[in-house]
Amino acid sequence: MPMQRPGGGGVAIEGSAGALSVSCENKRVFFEMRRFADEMTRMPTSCFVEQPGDSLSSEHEFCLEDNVQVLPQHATSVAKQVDPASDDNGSDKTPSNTVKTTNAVLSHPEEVGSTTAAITPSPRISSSSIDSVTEASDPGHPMSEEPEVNQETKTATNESETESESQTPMGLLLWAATALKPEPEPLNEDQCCDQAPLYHNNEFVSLSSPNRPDAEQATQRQDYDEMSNHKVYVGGFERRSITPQQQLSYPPPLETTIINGTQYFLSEYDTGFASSSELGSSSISVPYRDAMLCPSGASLTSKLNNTNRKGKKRQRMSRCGQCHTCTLQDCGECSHCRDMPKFGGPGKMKQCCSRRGKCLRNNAISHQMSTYTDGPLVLSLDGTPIDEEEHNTLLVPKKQGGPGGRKRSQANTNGSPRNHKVADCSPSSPTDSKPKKHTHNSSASESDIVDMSNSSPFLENNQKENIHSETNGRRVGRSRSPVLSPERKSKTSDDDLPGNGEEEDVDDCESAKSFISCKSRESMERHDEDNSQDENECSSSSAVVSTGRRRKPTYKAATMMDDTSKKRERSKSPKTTKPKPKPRAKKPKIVKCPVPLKQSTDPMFNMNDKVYAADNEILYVSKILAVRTTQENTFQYKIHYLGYKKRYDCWMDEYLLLTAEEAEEFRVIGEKDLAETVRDDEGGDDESFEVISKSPSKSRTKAQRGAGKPGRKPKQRGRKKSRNKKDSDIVDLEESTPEVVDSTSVNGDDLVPQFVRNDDVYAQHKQILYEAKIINSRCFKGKLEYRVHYQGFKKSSDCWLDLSLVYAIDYKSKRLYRDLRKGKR
DNA sequence: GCCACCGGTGGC
DNA sequence: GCCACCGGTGGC
Repeated sequence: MPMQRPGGGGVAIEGSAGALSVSCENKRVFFEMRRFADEMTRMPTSCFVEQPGDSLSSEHEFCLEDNVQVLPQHATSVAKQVDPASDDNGSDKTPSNTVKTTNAVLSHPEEVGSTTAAITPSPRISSSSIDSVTEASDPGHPMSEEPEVNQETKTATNESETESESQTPMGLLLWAATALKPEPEPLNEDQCCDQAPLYHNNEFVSLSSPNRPDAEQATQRQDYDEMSNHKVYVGGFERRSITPQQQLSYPPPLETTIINGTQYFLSEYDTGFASSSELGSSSISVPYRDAMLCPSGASLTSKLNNTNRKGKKRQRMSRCGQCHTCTLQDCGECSHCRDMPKFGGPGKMKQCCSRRGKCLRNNAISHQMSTYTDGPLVLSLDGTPIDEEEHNTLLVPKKQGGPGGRKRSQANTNGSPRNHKVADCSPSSPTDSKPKKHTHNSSASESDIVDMSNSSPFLENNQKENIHSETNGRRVGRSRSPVLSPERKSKTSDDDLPGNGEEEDVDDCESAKSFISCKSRESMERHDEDNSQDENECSSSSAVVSTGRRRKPTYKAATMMDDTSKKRERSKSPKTTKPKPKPRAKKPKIVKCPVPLKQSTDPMFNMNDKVYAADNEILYVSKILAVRTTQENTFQYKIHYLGYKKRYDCWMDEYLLLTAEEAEEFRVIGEKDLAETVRDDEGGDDESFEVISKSPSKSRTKAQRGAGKPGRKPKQRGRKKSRNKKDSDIVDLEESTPEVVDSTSVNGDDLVPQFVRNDDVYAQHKQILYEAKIINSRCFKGKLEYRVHYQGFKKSSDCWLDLSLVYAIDYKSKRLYRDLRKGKR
């Protein structure tokens, strides 16, 4: 197992990493720094001491000695620039960039006479113990922009503390404790740079500072006190200017390192003073290699440090038991449930129900920890109001009386009002019949993903235009056939239609077209409106827009509102058109609590739910990956377009997501509506929606698949006289309009013209598609047929083909064309 | 990248 | 000790 070099770039978060090393009497202490996405916050994730004479590549390469103690008053010198990346055996890939000199102070335990140790940031660099403190930083790191400490004047000065502090870009605070030793006495003021120690063992101080307005509140976040009897608390901080709001959102000290049974907690401070510290004598001189003995299959560093490969501590989070997902019952049908012993499974997988997914609160915390933005925390409680106190103690489940860890599954006989939808859409659909397979891959609906793979949700322009063509701002759309497949017809029962039975979501929308338009318009307007209100606000869902793959909505004003729209108006959330949401807003908001204090609604969808994501009037089958809330108490969902690559994943507002029922309703009504429109010859301003289903063959008739080119609508409708009525209702194109084959008059709904003369199509012949051209059409025995000319073949090969054998050339048929010729199908 | 599986944790 | 299941790994 290769050893991970302290200070290496392996812990890089968001593409950057840093390292800081402190040399102390021939021993160098490495602090592995993790940089958060905001490029401002950095947190040490590991601390190692290099033994004198040890080779960096030896097994004793990095160990942490208990003798190393660092106290400010013993600090000596500072800041010899050392670039870890260029060290011997430097496996570190951290770019060796600007190396900032840093003031720090260290001392030996003998000098301190206790088990405490601290490396503190202090401008009072004295000279004896510390040799150098080095930081390797990225060029773009904010630290690089801070006032330089004159390298020539690294000698510590006890002068103006404030001045020096302001020049101290980086400091460290090391805290150690073991239960084998009594609680250490806090360092006195002399030991702590003339400042009384404020923090003690087991105290979470990452956000606190006596000179911070929010110090008291922040210090409430104390916990993780029960990690073990062997405790070492290591913290580090950067000196920089941050706002109280930023401080509030700083991460708790979740980073830990365990070496030889001693657990190190790492946190970040923004303090300019030292703190009490302790270093247990029983700690630490264990080479990494010993970690190989760890029984788990986790990585070496993971097992040794209880961290993952990125240096992040494995902080197991238990279910809150209160959020929406936690209150759901096991479906008993998903693969995870079937594996559970209580459902008769072998218990190998040991996973929670797929339908329930992860705890929303834990997700929120994880999300916050990973990104650490100034934006809202991701908290979603199942209708449980989150008061400020609870929020502040959110990360402190035990001590602060928080909800605590995992609760046993709570019965939820009532279930969510949307449970039925969840059940319908969940991967654990009863249709899933494949054992030992994840249901979201095996359910019947999910199996349609394959079809989805034929297209991208973000088509190329020409392809996009094949679907939707816009003329003068009016969306013409592909002509649709009123023909519904039997199953679709069955779903087109009156009960499903607006005004006939269930009208809850389409009361004010007379059609699916208008319905979805309402949704879309509303959402788009929200986007626009929100953009104008605050472009710097939370921008996650804006990924939809910000990806640049979506066209700007052209809607000007909403004209209709339905119940759903009203209901979802609460989902109003800020948007931004920025391509990528910046993890940290430039303008910190003056809000005390960035978390919505009350969550008025439940999330509409659960993890892994199948939803239909509206994108530019096209619905895509998607899966919910994560849920979060916005500052406006609305939910946003990270969705994955099924069948598409992950890079298309994005956050979307709730109102942009439709349930299967809604999508089906839209589709059915939309088709019907459009068909009627076509028959009425008033379809000029149609806004047809296309539901990109995973099973187009089921949801769309072949006539629809073979729909004519978009943007070319029949110019003339109505009954056409057939020149040769005797001869089987042939509709001669010459007799019809010059461009349009019109056979609707012949057989009604089933004969909506799809192609016009000279249309390029694919014509199927013996399981092979050929490029062909429409030359005529007819209604033969009640079926619409086209006479096609195979491109490159003699006229003698021209033939009449059923509509089902004629395909409009689009991305789907192209794929089919290619696949058939390759024998893939 | 998905998924089956596993070690281990934390609550009860 | 049991149970639920988190966090992670490795195979495919």
